[in-house]
This record gives sequence, C-alpha cells and structure tokens, in this order.
Amino acid sequence: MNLKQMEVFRAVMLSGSISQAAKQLYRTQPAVSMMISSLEDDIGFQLFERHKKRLYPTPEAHYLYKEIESIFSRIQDVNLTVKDIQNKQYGFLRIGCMPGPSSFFLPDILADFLEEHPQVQVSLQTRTSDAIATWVASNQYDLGFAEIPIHQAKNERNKIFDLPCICALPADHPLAENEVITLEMLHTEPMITLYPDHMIFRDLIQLFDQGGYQMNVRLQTRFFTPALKFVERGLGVSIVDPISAISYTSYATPGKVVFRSFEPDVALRIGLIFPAEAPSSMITMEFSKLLYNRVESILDQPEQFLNWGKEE
Amino acid sequence: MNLKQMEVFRAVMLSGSISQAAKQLYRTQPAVSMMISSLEDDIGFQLFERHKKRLYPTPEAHYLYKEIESIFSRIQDVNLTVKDIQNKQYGFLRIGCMPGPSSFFLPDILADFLEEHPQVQVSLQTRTSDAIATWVASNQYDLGFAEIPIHQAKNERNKIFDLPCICALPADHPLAENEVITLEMLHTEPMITLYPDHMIFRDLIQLFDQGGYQMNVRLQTRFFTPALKFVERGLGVSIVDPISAISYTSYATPGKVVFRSFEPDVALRIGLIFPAEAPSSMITMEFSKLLYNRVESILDQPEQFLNWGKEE
DNA sequence: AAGACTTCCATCTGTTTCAAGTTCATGTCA
DNA sequence: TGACATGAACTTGAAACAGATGGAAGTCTT
Repeated sequence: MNLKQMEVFRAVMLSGSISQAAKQLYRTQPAVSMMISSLEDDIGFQLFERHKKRLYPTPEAHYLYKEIESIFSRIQDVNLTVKDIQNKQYGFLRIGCMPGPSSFFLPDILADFLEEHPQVQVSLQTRTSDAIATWVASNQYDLGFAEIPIHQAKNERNKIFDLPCICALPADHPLAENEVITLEMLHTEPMITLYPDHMIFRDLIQLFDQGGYQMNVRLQTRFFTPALKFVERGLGVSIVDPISAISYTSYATPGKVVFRSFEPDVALRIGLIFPAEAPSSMITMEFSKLLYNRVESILDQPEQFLNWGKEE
Repeated sequence: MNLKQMEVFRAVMLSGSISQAAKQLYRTQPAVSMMISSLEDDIGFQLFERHKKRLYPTPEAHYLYKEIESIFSRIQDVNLTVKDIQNKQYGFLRIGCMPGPSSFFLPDILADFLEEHPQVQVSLQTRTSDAIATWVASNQYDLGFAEIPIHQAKNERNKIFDLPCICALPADHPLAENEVITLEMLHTEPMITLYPDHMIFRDLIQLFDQGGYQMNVRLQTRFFTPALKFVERGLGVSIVDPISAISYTSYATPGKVVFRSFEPDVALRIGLIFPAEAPSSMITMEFSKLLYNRVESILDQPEQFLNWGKEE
C-alpha cells in the first residue's frame, strides 16, 4: 500500500464513483480502476462491491478510510508547518539575557519582533553573563545576549560589540555643559559605580590610577538602574553603558539626567552568542538580525541618548 | 514533499549521516544525497547544515521530523489494521436475534466464534422478528436471525431454512415409546402452545382442523422456554421448533423431557438476513458461515436432540 | 414492453513519461 | 581519509496516457 493508492482510494470513497474520482484527480477512468484493483490486491480483501453499476464500499473500506483520512490530515499538518516555517511563523526562541537589557531594551525589541511573528513562541530568561555562556554552550538557549570578557577569543559565530560607555550626569550639573566629559573633569566628583568585580569598575579604577587620580566612589550598586536613580537625585555622576542609557530613556522622564560622551574609551564588550555545534533556527537568525541592527544603531547613532532631553 | 522524501529524511535523521542512511535504505549515497536536496528545494529551507564533514540537523528539521514520525506511525497503524482485517480479527458485528435462540443457541455459537476472533467487537440484541427485519433493512444490524413469514419471497442474499418442528413429551409419557408422533396420537392430549398469532400455532390449528380434530390447548405461553418447563412437569405435550429443543438440552438435565419427530410436517421458517444494499463485512460473513452450518446440522443430524436423554 | 441510449465499470493493447534509481567519476572540506 | 556534493550517462518501473471493447444496469422513448 502506498500513498498514491491511498489518494485514489480516498477520492473514490469521497466521490462514490470511479469515474467521478478520475475527474477529480485528472486521471483517466482506467487508471483509477486499475489503482483500486492494485490496492485490493495488496491488502488482500475487497474494498468495493461492484453491483448494479454502482460501487458499494465494504465495511472494511470504511474502517480503512477513517485511518487513511487521518494520515492525510497529518500530511496536511506537515504542509502547514512547512508553510509557517517558510513564513518565519513557526519556531521556538529561547533567549538568555544579562540583567541590564532584560528589563527594557530587549523586551522592546522582542515586542517589535513578535508583532511580525505572532505565532512564534519565546522564552526570555534573565541570567548572569557567566551563566548565559554555559547555557548557550550546552544548547539550552538559542541565543545569548551577555557581557563577554575582553580576553575571550572572538568566536566566528558570535557577534561581538564594544560599546563605548558614557557619562550620566544630573541635568543641572555644571559639567553638563560639555559635549565630552573627560577623566580629569571627574576626579573630584562623587561617583556612582557598579560593584568592584565588574569590568567597567575595574577599567575605571585603572584609568583613574594611570592618570594619577583617585576615584571618589560614593555609591556602589549591582545594576545601573538604581545607579541612575541616584544620579537623578543628584548624588553623583556615573559611567554607564549605552544600553543602560537607552533603557533609562525609555522609562524615565527627560530633564533630570543627561548623557555625555566620555573620554578615554571605556568599552563594555557584549555579544550575541550562539551554540557552537548546533545550527540556529531560522527564527533565531531572524531575531538576531534585528537585535544586531539595534545594537549597531547604538554605535552609529549615539545622538539617540546623547541628545536625550535636549529641546530641539 | 512526498513519502519517499520523508522516508529518506527520516532515515537520515535517525542514522545521523547520509551514507549510513543509504546503507539502511539499500540505496547509494548519491541517491540519498539528491533526495535530501530535492526535499530541501521543495520546502524552501535547509534541513541540515553541512559542517565539519558532518550533518547537523537544523531546529526546523527537528520540528519536521516530529510530525513526519507521526505520519509514519499512522501508516504503521493502517498496516496493522489491514493485517487484523486479513486475519479476521478486526471488525464489528451487530446481530439482531429473535427471542428463542437468543438465550442459549446463538450465545453458544457466538462464544465459539469469539474464541477464534478475540478482537472482534459484537453487539447482540434480542428483538421480535418483525423488528429485526426492519432494523436489518436499514443497516442497523449486520446480521439478523429471525422467523420469516412463509409467503415472503426468498431474497437472494438471505439464507432461509424450514426447520421441521418436533414433539416434546414428558419422559414417562406413554407416547414417548414411539419414534414418530403423529397428529392422531395427540388430538386428545393436553397441549402447551405458543400464542395464537404465532405461525406454529396457526399451522397446528389448521392441521388439526383438516384432520377433523380439535386441539386440546391447555396452556399458552409466549416463548418455548416456559412451555418446556410445563412439559417437564407433565402438564402436557408441545410442538416445538428444533432450535428451542437444542436450547433446552443445553441447560436442562436429561430424563424429564424427550423429543420425537412429528408428522405431518410443521415447519418454522427462519433466516439469516442481511442488509440488501450495503455489502457485509468479512466478519459478518465469517460468523454467518458458522451460524449457517450449525443450523444446517439441525436438518442433517436431528438425532442430536431426538436421542437426547437416551442412554447409549 | 421493447428497443435505443446512456452511464459506469473492468479490461486490454500499445505507448509515453518521469521520478528515482544505478554506476562511475570528480571535487571539496576538515 | 571519510563524508558529502555534484555531474553525466544510463536503466528501470510505476503510472500515466489514448483508445477500444464489452457487460451490466439504469433511463427514456415510442
């Protein structure tokens, strides 16, 4: 028994006649007739009684028909799935994201993406960058968005960005006049920084050190969100990564904090990381492209946060 | 996308390699390779990443594989059903039976049948012969076993039997000496008969009438089971059909009632009746054959009840 | 009621078409 | 070297075609 036989059998059951079935299938009547015969030969029992110029399906034919119908409905399902995959509407997307962008930046992008791909299922998990690296490596996430230690070799598959950090100041801070904030301007300022293990903290410490200054650390936080709250309240200035800045601009009201370029370069190295062995799904690639573009726009168009709050 | 492509795809997914799959399918490596390519062409996206001399199924391939696997399991189901039908192990059997044989005679035969066909599902309904005729005609029963009015034209499909009725006597009745009981011997005997509408009653009345006798009706019952109970208790003699006799011998203890041939012929016309339009299932035909043979044995071997209770 | 007509199916002959396989060779990549 | 892709040339077999025939059973006409 093969698919062609089933197809013809199905048509005959539905149309109730060989010649009708032949028409529907765009075949000749003898072809259909032979097909049914060959099917009956294969399975070893009659499917139709030929009687009074009509075909009467035997009860066995009805039993078979039910089962064959269910095969065709499965095939239909597969075809629908294929169509959905073609239209990038089918798939699962498991994202591991470091804490910073996981509250505002990534959800915004993801929301845009899901509007275009309403049927895609997504899991977004917030983890430390370390955890993300291992989870992605073991194929638990399709995509990781995390900080990457500077020393790490640039993997071919992964997309790595070095985001230049910027300075967050209270809007009424005298230094806000400057387009660019330099190390020298800050060495007396009270600073709000991340915890001492964090890359940015260490880079800053080192820079201040090299310049012969000491950093005036007033507050340490785990994340930039609270840090910026403190800046807002005028407790100090902070060197933050641009993603945190963008996140902040998406929920805070303008006029309290301003962002300025900072020199020398303090970069936060982040990356889109993918499982090394297994290929990525089309959905993953699709979303990665979008995410990639949004991150690139940080490099290309820093004015989106540097000019934030500036009346046009 | 067709079955062959799915088959090959499945083999590649299972074996993890093109050449392994080729071996399993007894094909050459290029054939399998081409098949996968053609499948990828058809569906419009990649199923495998060729990478480091290995094949890595894409996530999409995994999605498809699941669905395709379920198609194959359905196909497997169909093949099993076909096998069961071939072995006469698959099907439903809806029997309508008149009251007489429905308690002992038919259940015995059905039990034998079901031992041979353990998977077959059966419904046995007891109805009047009239009801059975209409229910079978409307295809509610696959098989009817019922009395048939003498006048009814013998339908081609139906198997009709004229069963010669016999005389049931108390074992110690003086007439039990005779091999054959005749009308004349009975005209003074108290008789236990069925209700006046029943064919046997009417035939008897007519025969007695024609012989110039009057029938001495002592008891009227609806079925033969109670009638035979009365015979057992010595209240009279009865003219019963052989199926009722066989039923009785299957549950009663010998020595109380004996059966003797009766003359002239009083026949009960019964039949195996089938739906006129729809073909019968193989299971129906199979069971009908068995039932047919058992009924024929009544005609061929009347000694099975005529000699009942006789010590060998 | 008989005959003419039509429909439906099975079957046959002869031919064509096409997918899918073969073998053998070659190229590539890690 | 092993695993895959690709190509050319050829073979095979299933499945279609067209076209004809015959039988059985309805329908329509007269």
